[in-house]
Amino acid sequence: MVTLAEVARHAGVSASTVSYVLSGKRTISRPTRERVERSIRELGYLPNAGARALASSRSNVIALMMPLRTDMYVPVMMDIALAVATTAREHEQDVLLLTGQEGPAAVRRVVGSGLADAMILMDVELHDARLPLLHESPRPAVLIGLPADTTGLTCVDLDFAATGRLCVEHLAELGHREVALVGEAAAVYERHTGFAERTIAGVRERASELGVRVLHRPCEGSYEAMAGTLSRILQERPGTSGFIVQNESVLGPMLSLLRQQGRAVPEDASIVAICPDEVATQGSVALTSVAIPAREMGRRAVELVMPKVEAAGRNGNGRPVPDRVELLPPRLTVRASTGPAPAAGRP
Amino acid sequence: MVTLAEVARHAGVSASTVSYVLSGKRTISRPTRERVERSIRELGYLPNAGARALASSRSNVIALMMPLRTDMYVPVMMDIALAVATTAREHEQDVLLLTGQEGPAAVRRVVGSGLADAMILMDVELHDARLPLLHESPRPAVLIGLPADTTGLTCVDLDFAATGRLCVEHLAELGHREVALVGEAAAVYERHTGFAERTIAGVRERASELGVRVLHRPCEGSYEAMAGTLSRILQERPGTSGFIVQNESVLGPMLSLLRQQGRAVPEDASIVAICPDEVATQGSVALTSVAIPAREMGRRAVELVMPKVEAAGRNGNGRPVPDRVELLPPRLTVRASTGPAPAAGRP
DNA sequence: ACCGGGAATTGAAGCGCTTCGACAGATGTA
DNA sequence: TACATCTGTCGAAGCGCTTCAATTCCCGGT
Repeated sequence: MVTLAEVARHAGVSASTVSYVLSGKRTISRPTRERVERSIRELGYLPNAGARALASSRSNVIALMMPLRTDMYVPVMMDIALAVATTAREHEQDVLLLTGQEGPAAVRRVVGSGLADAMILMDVELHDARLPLLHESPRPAVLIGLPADTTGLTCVDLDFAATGRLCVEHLAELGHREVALVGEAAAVYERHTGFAERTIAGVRERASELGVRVLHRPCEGSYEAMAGTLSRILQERPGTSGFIVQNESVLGPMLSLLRQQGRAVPEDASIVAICPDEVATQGSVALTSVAIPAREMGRRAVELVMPKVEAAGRNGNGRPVPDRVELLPPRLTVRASTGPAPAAGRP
Repeated sequence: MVTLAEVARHAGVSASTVSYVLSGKRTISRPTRERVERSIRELGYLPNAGARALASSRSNVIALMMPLRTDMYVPVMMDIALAVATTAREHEQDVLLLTGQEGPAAVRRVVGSGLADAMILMDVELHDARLPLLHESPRPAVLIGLPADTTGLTCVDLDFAATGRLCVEHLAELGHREVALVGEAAAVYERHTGFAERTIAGVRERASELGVRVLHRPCEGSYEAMAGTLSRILQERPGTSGFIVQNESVLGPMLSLLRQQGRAVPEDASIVAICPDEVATQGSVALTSVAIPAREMGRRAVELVMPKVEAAGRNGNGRPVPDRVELLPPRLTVRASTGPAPAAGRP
């Protein structure tokens, strides 16, 4: 492997000069800079990551902690991860992939060893076990998702409460008075994952303001589960004409089931999905939906964490970047799955 | 941050002794070892990754290069990635996430900078642009997927040719004489992704041996695309009674469509899917399928690469670990979507 | 002709760890 | 008793880079 010293010799300058050419932290005269750059190119020099990390106490790596479980939103997780990786590269950072498996220990390990300069955590629970460590940690972190208490934390997420409200509003405007929220798998609620609970809260809040009745039912991601959930909903509330579906994997089954039962979409039943746009448009009916801005979330997470890394990097003398919670506003796209409530459903 | 030297002082030994306790590369007497371990615990010492990498020229990081595109098998990719991460941790390694975005340059960068000790590449094309670099590279690599020429490469993949054969065999045994292969999106074939082409080859080969007629049609991942593909297949070959489906995202639409057209599964049409088991079991009909062993692939990739890393690490004096191509044998699980061919389809 | 000051460059001191050779002391061998 | 062997520990060199303080050089001002 070519080293800095070899480049310096080849270019006829000192090692520090090469270093400054690379980092741009000091002015280097044009001719010298060009000579050094030429040597770098000719020798195919690449700086050694370990040495750089040791000398500068910056690894230029961001750790991304993903959930190991795959009971929800797999494509969303994937999109977030890829967006994080892509955006990180735009900031000359690499991404270290951690799984939830190791839990808080992973945070400690990565932070303590200087393997990464910062962390991005996904799948945050309301009372996440990793939070105490983050508070003590000297390294910046950004959460994708919202815990119960966000003081001292920087977070990005879709505004799921607003999302819930928006869905209800849309249905209410169309005249629906009885709405069912088909939620995530029960396990998701049992873990107290914030987004699921915030969605319910938003739905309930706006519904009560608008005089809409709401029934919330969790639902596993299979055809049978959906069949059961649907029949139970309709049994309990036969007048239900609007559905808000948060578990993307039952959208297909749901459409099949409604069709089988002779309920036309949107004539007899309207559906608003909370899912990525690709999912909304690839079924037999293009679904009215609130998009989950996965890429945006991944991107913002990196963009929020970078200034903190840089502030911490200047031997801590850059004053700290303030924490903030960034809730992305939901956007509802009307497609073919929502329409006026059937006459029977009206007063 | 606590350093090795501080641990040494605290334990009343030299730095090298602490280092040897940590690595186990020299014998340390029991009392000394315990004293050091205690100091490590009490001080909460974590070795600095950069310093370690610099001194040992081992980063204990494996780079995983994922495709950026998401036009196929997203959950499979995700499972592979998570399995890689999990298995890597069992070997005390971390995983660096790279996207296909940067292409071959990423390989160069990571390998050249010593950021990672080894690479695992996913989504390998038949004539992958990254291969030449791998051949020159001093660092070991494992491919998940098969390029056209595997000399000097270590690869893991499902044996898709055997998978194709197995699907045909199963349908042929049930008496089906006309079979359609519903393939991946056209773009996948245009990229010359090995697995898709190998599946076709396997299907064709066994079909011709068994006197089964095969029609292969690519299919995008949407309901409309599936509708079009299905009607074209049935128009061209009205006698088609068996379907092999490789694009997992059209399985739902396909079942809906067949039902709509009054074709019962499996009475009128049999379906063999090539997809993860979770997908096969969560639709309205449990599908006979060949599983894509995503986790296994991720796990094996790590297990194949580790010995190479270790051999390379012993300052290259461990003799090189031989390359090998590991094709995982397909397993077909019979579920509810395949049955005897309808009478009309028989001689 | 002299000096102050900025611009460009360099030397040297680490960053925290691994590892090699050396060494003291205990143990075995003749 | 003298010598070779092991075992357990240590000192010091060095991995490749960053960065600070110091140095050189050149310029304009007086």
